[in-house]
Amino acid sequence: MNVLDIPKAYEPRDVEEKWYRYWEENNCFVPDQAIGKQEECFSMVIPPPNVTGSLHMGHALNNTIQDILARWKRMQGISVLWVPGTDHAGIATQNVVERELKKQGLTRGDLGREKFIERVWEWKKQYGDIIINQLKRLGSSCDWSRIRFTMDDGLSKAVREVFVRLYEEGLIYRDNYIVNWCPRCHTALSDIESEHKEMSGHLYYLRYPIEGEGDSKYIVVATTRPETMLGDTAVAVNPDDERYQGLIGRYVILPVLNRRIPIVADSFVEPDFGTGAVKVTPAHDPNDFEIGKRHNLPQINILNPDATMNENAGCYQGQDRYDCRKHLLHDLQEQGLVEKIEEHALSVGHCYRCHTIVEPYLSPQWFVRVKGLAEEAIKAVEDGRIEFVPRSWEKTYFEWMRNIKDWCISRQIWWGHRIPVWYCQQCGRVLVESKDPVGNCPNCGGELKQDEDVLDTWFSSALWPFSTLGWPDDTHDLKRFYPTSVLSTGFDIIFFWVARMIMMGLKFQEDIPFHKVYIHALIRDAEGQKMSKSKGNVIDPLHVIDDYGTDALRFTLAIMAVQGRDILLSEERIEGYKHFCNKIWNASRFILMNLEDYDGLSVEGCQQEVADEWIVSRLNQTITQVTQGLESFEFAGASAVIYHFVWHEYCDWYLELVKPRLRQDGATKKAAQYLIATTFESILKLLHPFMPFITEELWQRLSIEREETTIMLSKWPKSESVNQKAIEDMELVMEVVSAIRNIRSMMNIGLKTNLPVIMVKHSLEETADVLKSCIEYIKRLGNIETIVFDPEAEKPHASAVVVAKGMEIYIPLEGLIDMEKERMRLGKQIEEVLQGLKGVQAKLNNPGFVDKAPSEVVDKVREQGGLLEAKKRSLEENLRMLG
RNA sequence: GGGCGGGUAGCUCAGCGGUUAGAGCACUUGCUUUACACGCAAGGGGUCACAGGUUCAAAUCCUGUUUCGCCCA
Repeated sequence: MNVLDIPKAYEPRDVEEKWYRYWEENNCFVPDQAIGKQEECFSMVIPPPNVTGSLHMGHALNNTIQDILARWKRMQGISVLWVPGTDHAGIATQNVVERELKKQGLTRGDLGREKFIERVWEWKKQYGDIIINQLKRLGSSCDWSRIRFTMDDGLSKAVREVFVRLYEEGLIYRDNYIVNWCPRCHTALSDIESEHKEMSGHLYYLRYPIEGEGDSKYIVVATTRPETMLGDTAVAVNPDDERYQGLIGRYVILPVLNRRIPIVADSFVEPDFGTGAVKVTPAHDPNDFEIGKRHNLPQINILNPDATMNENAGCYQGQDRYDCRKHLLHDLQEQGLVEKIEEHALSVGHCYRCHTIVEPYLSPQWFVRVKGLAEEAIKAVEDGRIEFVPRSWEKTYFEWMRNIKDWCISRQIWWGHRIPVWYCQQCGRVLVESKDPVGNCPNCGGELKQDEDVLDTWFSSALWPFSTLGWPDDTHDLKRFYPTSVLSTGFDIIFFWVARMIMMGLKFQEDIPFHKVYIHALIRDAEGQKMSKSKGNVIDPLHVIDDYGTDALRFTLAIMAVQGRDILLSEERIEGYKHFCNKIWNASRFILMNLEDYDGLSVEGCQQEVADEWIVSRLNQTITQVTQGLESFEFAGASAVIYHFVWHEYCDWYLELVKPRLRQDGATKKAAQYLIATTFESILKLLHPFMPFITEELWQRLSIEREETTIMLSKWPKSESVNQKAIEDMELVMEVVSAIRNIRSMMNIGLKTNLPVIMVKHSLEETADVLKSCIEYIKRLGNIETIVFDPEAEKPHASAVVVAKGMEIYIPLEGLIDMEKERMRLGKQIEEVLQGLKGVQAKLNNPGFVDKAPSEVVDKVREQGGLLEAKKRSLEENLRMLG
């Protein structure tokens, strides 16, 4: 392909598709593909997205981060395994399929369990890959040959194995307990699946007549959920509350139902809340449940699974919980049993899947006894075997783990891993088996029936780091890649997922599941709002990819991925980094144009100029900084460093400086070609983890000697020597050139206008030598014909002056100069120098500074002071000469 | 009520003990300079929320205040 056929702007679409296909077809994502591979391993498991999901910005960020790590490690010659997969997402998926059915006027009940599950599988087959393809568009270098699904056979086997073993060790048990019940999903939820939201409600003061006192005497209880009174089995007061001393042990008559219930004393009751007397509803409140147990109170369930009132609710049977509340209050008011109603703020649990208000509900459920598991998991983080990045999340983790309660793992839905427990219908024997029992009860020959419930989705997710590697089979992958190296995820699932993986990993592998947990930031919109479909403020990563390209999106996410702060994403920012892609594209276009007659061979020991030494040194520094940044998960720092180097040093200065040599012939040209080719290749490699597509495309076009066939598997650049002198020299040159350009700009002398001569009056031969060695650079970038060096030079009249490092550079501008502007310019510079000098003098006049600060710091300040002083004198002298 | 994080240029954010505090976008001026107008060059813009303190030295560390956000109860 002719270089001139290269489009003037980067067009991501075709490039992305082409190279992703190439990588997949050539198995580049599979471990051990690199030339000269090492034994060292780096492994990650993807946080499995829900099969119901489509890619959102959180996924885009998290997978960009993981892919940066994977690609970077792979280029270091390490064996990288990144295991992908999806999560069956029990409740969420069931809800989606139920919604589909509803469109056809059907419910899951109409289909029956078996047919319904078939429908979900069909749905999964049809839509479950959407997000996988979206991950591919993002460039994710997962090993797709190892893709897993939480409900596939292997993982289901792992789930059963874990359940059975935990049960046999007494760590899983079944109990009748108050759980969070979602009346819409018809299932129990674990504590963390109930999200508390502050709501404004009411506190109702109800009068319960005291038995044997007629209608005149009553005890007043306060409640936020008056309808639960139908399930009351006691009234409780604090044993030390003097107001109620005479009533403890007596009875009240529960209004409406006329049930006789006792007044009990329990120290849990806070005398300050409401009236100091509370109603006790053991079947519908976790605290009341405990009180009920202590006082042997009956538990009366008044709700159906859909939160309508059941047969225990008397005349309210069949009403919805809130209708019942309304009617009941009306009836109580008519009987004069409502003392007062106050405004009251309360925190109410909502289902994390459908946002319906959950109801505390007494039901038989399966639980994991987690205290002991949690203790081990705490230790693993305390002793540093697992490290959170940023560290501050460890505190959150400890806080939760130390107050952990047993984990309710049974769900009354159909989509999920069925609980591997069978009950004999005849003798009641309970069988807990990793394989479905064949035939009838081994005890009495009675019919066996499997538990109806399925497991919490997070139960299978907790096993993800080892179940995906083949456990419970003793696989090669498990030996080689467990524990995994890094887990990257959002802080919102530290409890749901991270903590549980740690517990299960330690329990079943006797080892941590990962060494490091990288907690990434939350993405919000430009106004700081959480992105949500209902707010309509989502930025769809796929639209962004269509509009700006994957690499621009990835680079934006990387450069904004700072620890400890949310990401406020705006499209303008992404557009800015699309321009960066374009800049790289065009730099490459220039380089390729100039490499057309290059044989691709190395030119060892070629003649190097200051600019070459400088750019190579700066490249080496950049390599070090990027590598260190990635090692410490500082994606923002690493990407910012490359951005600045590529654009503002390599393109702005180096490519401009190298141009004249590329127009020459012979060895000079060849040396220049070799340098731009090799430096640019290193740049592409440094950029590759962040921008995989454009870098592959350009790397492939670059004709250079190498054995690898893809940049993905090429070697990560190594930092070599840094020539500090070259860096300092070039800094001086750049300063002088910028100053000359500044004068041109001020005097409206365009760069096209050639300046015949400038004169350098220098006091130091060394400084002059630097400029002499770079004389062509200054002539070219300043468009100057001749530069004269003369220690005795006198300033020609009508000239502007540049003062730098003990030199005065005179620019004769006869007929071009505006004296007034020159005066202003010098005045402004003097002001700047004075400002700097003020700071320096303040330090040097401070005896404490000179005595106590490290001597190199003091020396540096002294040196700087000297330079500023000299500069000030020169500038003032020149200003005076202008008259 | 308890805990955590933030407040730096018009906007979005870096920097987190030692040169005159940086970037992107936006703004001003001048440029069709054979890589790039998705560009080049030059420039304007900041009492680093406030008040104390530690230190030779504070945007950076500590304390308090204020304000915004998140998590837990």
